[in-house]
Amino acid sequence: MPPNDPTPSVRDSLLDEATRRFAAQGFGGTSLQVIADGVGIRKASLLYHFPSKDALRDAVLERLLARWNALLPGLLLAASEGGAPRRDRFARVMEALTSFFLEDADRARVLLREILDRPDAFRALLARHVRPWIVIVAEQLEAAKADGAVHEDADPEAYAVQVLHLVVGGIAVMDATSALLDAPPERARARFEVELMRIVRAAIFRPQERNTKKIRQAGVRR
Amino acid sequence: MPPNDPTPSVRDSLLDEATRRFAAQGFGGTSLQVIADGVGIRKASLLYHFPSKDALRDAVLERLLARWNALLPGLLLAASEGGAPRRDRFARVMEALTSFFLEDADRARVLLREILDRPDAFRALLARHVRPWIVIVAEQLEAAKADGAVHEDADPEAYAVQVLHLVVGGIAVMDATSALLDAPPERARARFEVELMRIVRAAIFRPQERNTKKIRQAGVRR
DNA sequence: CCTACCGATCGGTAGG
DNA sequence: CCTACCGATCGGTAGG
Repeated sequence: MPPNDPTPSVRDSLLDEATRRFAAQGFGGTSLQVIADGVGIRKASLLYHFPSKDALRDAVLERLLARWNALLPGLLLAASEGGAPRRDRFARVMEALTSFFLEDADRARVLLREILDRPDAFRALLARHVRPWIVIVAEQLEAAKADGAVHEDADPEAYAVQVLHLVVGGIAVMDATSALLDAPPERARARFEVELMRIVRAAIFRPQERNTKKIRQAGVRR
Repeated sequence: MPPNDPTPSVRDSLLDEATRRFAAQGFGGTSLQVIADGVGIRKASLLYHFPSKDALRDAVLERLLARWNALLPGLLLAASEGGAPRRDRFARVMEALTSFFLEDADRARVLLREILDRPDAFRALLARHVRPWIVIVAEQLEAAKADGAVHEDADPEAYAVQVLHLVVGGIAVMDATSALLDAPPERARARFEVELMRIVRAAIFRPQERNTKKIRQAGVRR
């Protein structure tokens, strides 16, 4: 799959359009007709590429998860890089996570809707694609309790799940919730991101001592 | 409206059933037929009580927000109770918030779906029913920075919005995400709740001093 | 709250 | 990838 194919296949266009529509109006609220119209083909032609509406949904999810999985090796490396301080490693994983969904908020919306629409079906998918990450992160945080970097009363596994939801769900509904802030949309969004990272960090790491090095003035600016 | 009417009106039954269906399959994924079937009347009869599907949705949301608003006076009182320590007041507000949605997770699901389905329409609603609360909480937290109870680099307004999402969204998808924890469902749910409260607290309040006047360890902030 | 009915649209098929 | 078409279901109306 060349990432920058100048002439995307009809199949890819259909997946793009379906993703947008499913994200915006949901699976039940989207008809095959509007997806076909959006790509400029007949509905019957859509059903040539995907034998049913369910098959189309599966393909949308499959592609989304494939892109997510493509990110994992790099993430795993960043997370377990022995040299870097724990906080930096953690920040790098968090940044990769957030940027994946900020890059295209429809990814977050499709996943969130899937959880709501088919919680049972999604459980299996979560167990396969997400659980391993929860375990790795939780182990690292649990180990970090020993040298006092992490709050002792934290439940690292539950914490990791909450953070995941905070990022994915937060980005999915960001357009609406950022209106709750007394600031223009652009600024609201920025404050949202900064505060998200602050919460995530403050909730797990204990305050750092200042004497050794005077680095770390908070905030992962990019 | 008597709260414990032994024979609920058809109208109420329709609202109950619609809420359940909208929460589970979404507005677009729910037909008037299944709602009518669920209550044991004809679809045409449903349309006698609610002139259109849109009107039914509006009524579902209206009732939900009315119940939410009924909670507010007590909440406001708990939040501004001058005598109690700030942390206790905060905890009381948080508990009222979470218990409202834990009492019936469909409330959280309907709201979350509404944000996804109609972000623009929901913005106005958020501004009216939720913004005032954000402002009050944010003001209290901002003031609390002065006596060192709250992290100075926190953005109280953005924090309050994130917490709101953490609670509402978290409860909406709890069934699916609790499967990510290595524990039986009941236990997973409990850990979820406990860790949620810990995160919310640790993210905003600075660690409490153990003996009254020992303020050294954090050093001079900023 | 019912029976009876409407046009429009739904997901999907036949056949090329 | 198209034209042509299907039965089923959609939200909604008429009239009682």
